[in-house]
Amino acid sequence: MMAMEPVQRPLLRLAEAAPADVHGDTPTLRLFALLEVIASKDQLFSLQRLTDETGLPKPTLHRMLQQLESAGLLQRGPDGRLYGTGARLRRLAEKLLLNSVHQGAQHAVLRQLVDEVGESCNLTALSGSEVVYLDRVETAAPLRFYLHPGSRVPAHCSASGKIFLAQMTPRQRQRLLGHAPLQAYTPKTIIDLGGLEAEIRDIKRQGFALDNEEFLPGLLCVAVLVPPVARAGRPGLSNRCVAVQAPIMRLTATKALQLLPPLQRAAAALAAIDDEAQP
Amino acid sequence: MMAMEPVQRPLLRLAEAAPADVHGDTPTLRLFALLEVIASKDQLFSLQRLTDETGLPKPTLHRMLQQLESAGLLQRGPDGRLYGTGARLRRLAEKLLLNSVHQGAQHAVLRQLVDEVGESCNLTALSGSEVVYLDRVETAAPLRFYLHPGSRVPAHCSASGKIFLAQMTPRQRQRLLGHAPLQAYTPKTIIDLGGLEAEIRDIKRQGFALDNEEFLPGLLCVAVLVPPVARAGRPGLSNRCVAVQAPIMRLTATKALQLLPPLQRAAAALAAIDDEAQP
DNA sequence: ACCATTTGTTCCTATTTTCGGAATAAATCT
DNA sequence: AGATTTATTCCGAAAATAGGAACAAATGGT
Repeated sequence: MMAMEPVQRPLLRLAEAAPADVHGDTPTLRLFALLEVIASKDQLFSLQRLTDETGLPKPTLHRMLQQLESAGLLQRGPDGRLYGTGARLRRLAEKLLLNSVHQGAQHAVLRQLVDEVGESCNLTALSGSEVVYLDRVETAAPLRFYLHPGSRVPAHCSASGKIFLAQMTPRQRQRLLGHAPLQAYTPKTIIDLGGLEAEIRDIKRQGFALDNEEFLPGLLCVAVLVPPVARAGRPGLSNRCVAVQAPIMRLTATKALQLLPPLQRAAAALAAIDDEAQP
Repeated sequence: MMAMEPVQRPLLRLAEAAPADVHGDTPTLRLFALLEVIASKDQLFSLQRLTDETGLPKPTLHRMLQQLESAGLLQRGPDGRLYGTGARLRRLAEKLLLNSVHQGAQHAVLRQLVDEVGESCNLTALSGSEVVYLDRVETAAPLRFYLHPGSRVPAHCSASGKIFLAQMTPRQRQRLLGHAPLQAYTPKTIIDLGGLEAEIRDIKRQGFALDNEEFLPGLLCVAVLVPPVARAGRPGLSNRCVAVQAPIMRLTATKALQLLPPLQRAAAALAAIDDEAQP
């Protein structure tokens, strides 16, 4: 379940012994992490079981559950001891899914792309010097890298990240990357700023970026930009990428190039969705 | 510093002047109230719009949204200004619905329905442009389609999906389906948007939807909506369906119509279950 | 191009909340 | 009944929130 998590937060995260990671940076987020644990249960659960699974102190957990219960988000079973999801929470979940029309359209494009190319695809954005996975659709193939939405990857060693960097001026790149040395995740990671600049020139010329095992051994990735919305004449930078991602066993660099047309089509479709999102 | 008023916080939630009541008794709960406002939106929204709707001070709201965004629960649109729901939140919502089904009396209603009609039945919800099977009870008949809870089916070629679509405005449907071509799973799949609109008109008039081999050859399915809880006069949309499903060998379209009364009874029973948990 | 207006973001500290160890109560087992 | 496990209450220290006010950025109008 929580077995292999390749890299989630390389820096500023203490190694925790907690069985399930329920450690947000703020009480609120911690509470959502708790809800995620709860949501994965298909049976009523006891306070004790949750403390075991999350590693949180019992009084803390007790308070959280009580709070959620008194708000109608959780509900206690007939015996008064076990907890389950409350009607209010389920209703919230329903409304959420029903109304995420816009995001649903994005997801559909991604799904369509996965159907076409047969490999896992994802939608990413740049946040600081890291790339965030906004959404992801997995291939059906049994061998695959599981990287879930919300996880982060350094910009300098991911296809999406490099293509974001390629949009910037050298100054901006310098400011973003110049402070800490580029970390090497694999032997192929580019850790030399000069080398990265050269790579970026290629990317600009080609219009797509490759990550050939620069972040995870055995993982190859191709990314293209979602064209930016033409907002009042200003060109503007794009902050989203679509990317295909697969084990090198199935996807070599040359084969990856053949996936560019569908990728670009998906990118265009995503841009079209963004266009109509203004209320 | 000074002596405080002994009673500061009313025990009961009082009617507030704020346009939408976002006043929990604790920061956490206030945040859920905010999420409920957000969940009812089918478009991206701006900070300003939310402050208008909730009456919360702008810096406060800004902090909340920022927090949710950095956790991947919300995500910002491509222009970097508008917010929408994030993949992590949608995933949480799905897991929640999926796993909280067995807990309640809902499963029992479904089993009862299967006893009455003699065919496999399921409970579904819309997630994006796909229908998710929340729960399912199989018939005892040896010949059957096995579709387990958690599996997904495109909206445009399933009975449940089409009835969800029928609730939306044409604009919403367009947004949801307009960006990727409708995929044909069988010769009977409706892949033409115009044809789908016509079908949807029929569904609206009749109050139920049929899937006659549009997704899997040989599979017929009838679905009705679980009526939404009539919350303060406002009708509101539903995000749950009950459906019967059988091989055409045993269930023809005409025979399927005879199953509508028990289906509708089950739907009403399911609606009643969630009703009994409100103040 | 300019200024007016609206909208988004940052600052900051008084006020609330949370945190969680230790003690206590209730339930369950032997 | 006594032993053990599980749930709940207490409470001071530590952390997070709240939101007015100032500031910055984007947008609109002329």
